Amino acid sequence: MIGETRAKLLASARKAFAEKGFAGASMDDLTAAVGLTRGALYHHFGDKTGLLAAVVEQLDGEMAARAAAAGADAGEGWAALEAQGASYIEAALDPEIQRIVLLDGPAFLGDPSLWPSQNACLEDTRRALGQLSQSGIVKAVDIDAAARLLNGAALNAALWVATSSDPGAALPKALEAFGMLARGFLADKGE
Amino acid sequence: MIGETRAKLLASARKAFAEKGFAGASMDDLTAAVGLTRGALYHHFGDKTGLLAAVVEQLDGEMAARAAAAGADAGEGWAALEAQGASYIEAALDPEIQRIVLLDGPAFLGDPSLWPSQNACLEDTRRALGQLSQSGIVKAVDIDAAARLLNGAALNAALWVATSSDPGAALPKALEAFGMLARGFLADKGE
DNA sequence: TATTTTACATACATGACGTATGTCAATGCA
DNA sequence: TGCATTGACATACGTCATGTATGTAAAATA
Repeated sequence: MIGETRAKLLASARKAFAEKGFAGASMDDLTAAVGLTRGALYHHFGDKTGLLAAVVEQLDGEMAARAAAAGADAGEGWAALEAQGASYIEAALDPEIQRIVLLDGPAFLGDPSLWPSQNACLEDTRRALGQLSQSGIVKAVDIDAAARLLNGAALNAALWVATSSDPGAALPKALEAFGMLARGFLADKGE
Repeated sequence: MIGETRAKLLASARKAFAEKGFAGASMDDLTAAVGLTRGALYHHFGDKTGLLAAVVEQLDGEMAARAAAAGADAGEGWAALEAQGASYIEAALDPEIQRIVLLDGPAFLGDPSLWPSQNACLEDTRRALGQLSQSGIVKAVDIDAAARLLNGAALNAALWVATSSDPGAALPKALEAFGMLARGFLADKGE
């Protein structure tokens, strides 16, 4: 199958980056783990950051798909936006996502809004907010800014939960606080 | 004066980390820039991440001091919290802060809440929120979670402003959006 | 069939980090 | 005063990781 080598490298890199971090992962090791050498890696991804970008894009896509599904389950309007945020928080509890997308990604690829993958999660939040704004459900506010802040809050919620001593207890608290914050954008109080 | 070498290394590292990032900065280069060698660096800071931790602590302290001053200027209560957040956003526009504290810090030192410096900014937000909660100005919510989300939103606001094509125009939008979000914690709508 | 491109492997050059060791001055102590 | 110890660095070395240059076999193409 075409792309098999690429897929193997991607999977191995994903694992290595998650376990040792981007800086700590050796290209020799992660290629050898799937029976290849760095030659294959440079051929397919150009350099080490190119590999990171590909891994990030994959993870980002998975997160966005999950969030979209959660949003659809929640129906229309405001509930969908909150469900999407909650899904984002829960996804970010995955150590792979955390280390690769939330920590190493911004440090080595720069600000997420500038990623080639465009950060699908951010884009979805922006879209959802834009629709709610047009229907007057959320106040007049710069949509780009609002989406960015919401996502930032969600990301930090996840990091907080993950590093807390009792993540199981922390998660509902984080979700509650996130909901309150988000409702700051509501045009009228929807309690 | 005692600590002069340490101060020189700290200043040089701060500059090098800001310009080339933590991973890209060479210890040989940044020590040579102030007429020293890596020997001095290892003697004072243990290893490269120890140096980063020291630089982060310095920057974090400066941010916290600025935010505290801004909060004091704004008086008491809710206004002080918003002023503190705004000050945090503006400070984070500094490329040094952005690269070292917001991007490389979390990637190489781990989650900010676990830093030895304790992240003074986060601690101040927590304290301010705690007082507002006791006086009934903010709703009942987990204070740790709320502080974390607020700070995360502020951080992302700053990153968004910094990477926007027109930061001058973006800053007021970010501040407005941040204010709305924060007011989600208000017990009654304070418009 | 000849040629070009793809898909890797291999070898090499460069540079970075950490550690082990050496030096010299300051300080404590007898 | 003389000696031992510690602090504050510099120097040399080993290891390892990245990137590049080169080689090669298979596949596609003409």
